[in-house]
Amino acid sequence: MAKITLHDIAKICGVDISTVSRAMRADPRVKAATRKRIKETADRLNYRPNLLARNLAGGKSRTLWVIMPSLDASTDYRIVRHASHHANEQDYSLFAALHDCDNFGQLEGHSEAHYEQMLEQAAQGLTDGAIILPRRHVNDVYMLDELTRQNFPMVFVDNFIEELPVPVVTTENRKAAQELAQRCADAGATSAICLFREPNPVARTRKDFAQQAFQKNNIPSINLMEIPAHWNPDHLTDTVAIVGSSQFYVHHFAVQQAELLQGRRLIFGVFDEWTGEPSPAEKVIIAIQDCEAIADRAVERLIDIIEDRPSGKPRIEMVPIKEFKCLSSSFVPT
Amino acid sequence: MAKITLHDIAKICGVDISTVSRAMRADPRVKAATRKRIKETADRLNYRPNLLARNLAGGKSRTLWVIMPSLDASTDYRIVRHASHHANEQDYSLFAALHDCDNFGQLEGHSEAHYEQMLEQAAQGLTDGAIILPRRHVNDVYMLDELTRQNFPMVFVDNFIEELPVPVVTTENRKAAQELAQRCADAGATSAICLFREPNPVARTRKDFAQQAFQKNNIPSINLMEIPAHWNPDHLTDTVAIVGSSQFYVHHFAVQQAELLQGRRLIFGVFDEWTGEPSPAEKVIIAIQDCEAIADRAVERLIDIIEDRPSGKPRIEMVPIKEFKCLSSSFVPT
DNA sequence: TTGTACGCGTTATCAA
DNA sequence: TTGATAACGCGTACAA
Repeated sequence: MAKITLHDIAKICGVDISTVSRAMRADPRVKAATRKRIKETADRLNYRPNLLARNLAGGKSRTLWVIMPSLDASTDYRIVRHASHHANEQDYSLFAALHDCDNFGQLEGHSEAHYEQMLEQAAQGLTDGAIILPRRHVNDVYMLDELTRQNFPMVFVDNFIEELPVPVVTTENRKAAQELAQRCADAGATSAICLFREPNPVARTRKDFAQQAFQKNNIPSINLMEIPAHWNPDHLTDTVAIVGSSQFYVHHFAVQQAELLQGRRLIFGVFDEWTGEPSPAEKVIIAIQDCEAIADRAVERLIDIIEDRPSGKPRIEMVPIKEFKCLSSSFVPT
Repeated sequence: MAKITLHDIAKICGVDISTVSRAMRADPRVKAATRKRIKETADRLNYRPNLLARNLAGGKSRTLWVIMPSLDASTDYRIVRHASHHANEQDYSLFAALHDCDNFGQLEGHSEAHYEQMLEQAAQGLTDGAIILPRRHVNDVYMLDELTRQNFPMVFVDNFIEELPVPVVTTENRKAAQELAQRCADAGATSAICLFREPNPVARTRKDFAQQAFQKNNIPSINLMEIPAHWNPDHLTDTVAIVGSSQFYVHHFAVQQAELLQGRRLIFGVFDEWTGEPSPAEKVIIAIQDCEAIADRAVERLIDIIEDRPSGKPRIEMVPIKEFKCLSSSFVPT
């Protein structure tokens, strides 16, 4: 049994195809009796409208994409999740397209092609617009400037690319980084290591403002990803703060430098989440971004562009941090 | 500047639209000179084929979906990631559609509708087939049996629904659970708590075979999610294994029961991943599922169905565990 | 090697 | 209230 079309139903009901089309979409100008008859046979035959055809005729797909490198950070997932909900509320469907092309700068040609193909497809009518989470370890200008030139509806989320005139929704990273550092200071840290080295504007902002806050508290801080050869451990005091953008970086660094850090009191400061016990830190301070708000704003902004509504908002929209959490161990050390 | 179509190019080059169509797809039966001329003007005008139209004409979209409740488990993400790659290699594009509708059985009507709508759309031509990760806390039969009746191409991954005649790709959970328990025993556990209570066939299998392995080692075990009121802690020995499907369950349980577990040696056994330090456990044993293989097989299976190729495989395809890892602390307790 | 003509399944604009 | 017809943009037999 092949696919049922409007044509089939029209033939069976002895009416024109256009009448069926109207009946299916509850157009008021079709007699109640005929509508009922049509709906019933449609039901009986298990008719499903062909969205490809509908979209082609209408010139729109009412579909949004989130194009992103990966989903291993919880923020990424939470953004997709809320964006999906919010899109649905406005009768759009949202899909996540992963290109897996941000492995710390080590691109395989394969993924790169994958990414390019996605952007191509986006511009070819499969979606009305896209939320873009740019790569964090590579500058995406060359990938994306063609789309911007075509005026393809896009919004950057979380991270962004300064060179492109595309709207951005992100966190108020200056205040967030300041407060994260301040809370580490308040918790007793007397020296600090920052791990903000990714080549993107968000990491740079966080680094600058975290270090500024540490400085205000007379806490010596350095920004690095690994200990340099000529490192002098005297810079570290007995209570050291380690702050970074994610648990991954901070935990990884701590494990690498276990020997150096052993015996000192540690305070970790991270963004978004900490899974498991705070160990080896005494406490972990977590700046939780407001992914719900970010996602909602991004979707609204994108739909405004698609539907050609002017939004009087600034190009870069900043969302305050949702909350700070402090995690201590539930277990007394034995 | 509106969208460029084949029509525009044809008019400019003074040829028929069908010639342009052929030239664009490198059809050999078009003179090199004309092809070059056409390609050049296409380039110059920044022509992009309209995929909606192409798909409608062809009756296929060469698009796959992964329909899933969420992405917070690392397996989910790894599956999407590899499935996406593997689909690309066969010239399909893959998208993740999240319905966020598996919150421990507490469904909001909102999400439920979201989910239903996705399945609708899948059946309406937007995709050629779907990889389904069924909900783990709710039986999905009523959602999915209509699609199966329509012979919509689907494959279940990881989890599945016994009642539906849909191909399944999952882990060899019997052996995996047995070995996980065995390794906990080898590590010195003398009593055990299992946390496999989700209403799905995978959790049930894991429970049965983990408990069986404990029993073989004369280790008393119980299966629960929370301590019952009349619980007798004497069942617990000084070294207790806690095994479950994810870090979330195991860590959550341990924190809840910190008082009870305090002072005992703990060994955790989980599937897929453990983030952060093993604390409060002495060691964590991790059964890592082979998501790459699972994803690849699922994609192949799905494409076989779509392209109507018979695959002589059993309905339920089981993939062995990738590896077992054992995690101990990098830090000496102070 | 190129052009003609029709189909894909819908929607929309007329006219009846 | 309904029907005829032309888009939507592309693919493809078939004819030239």
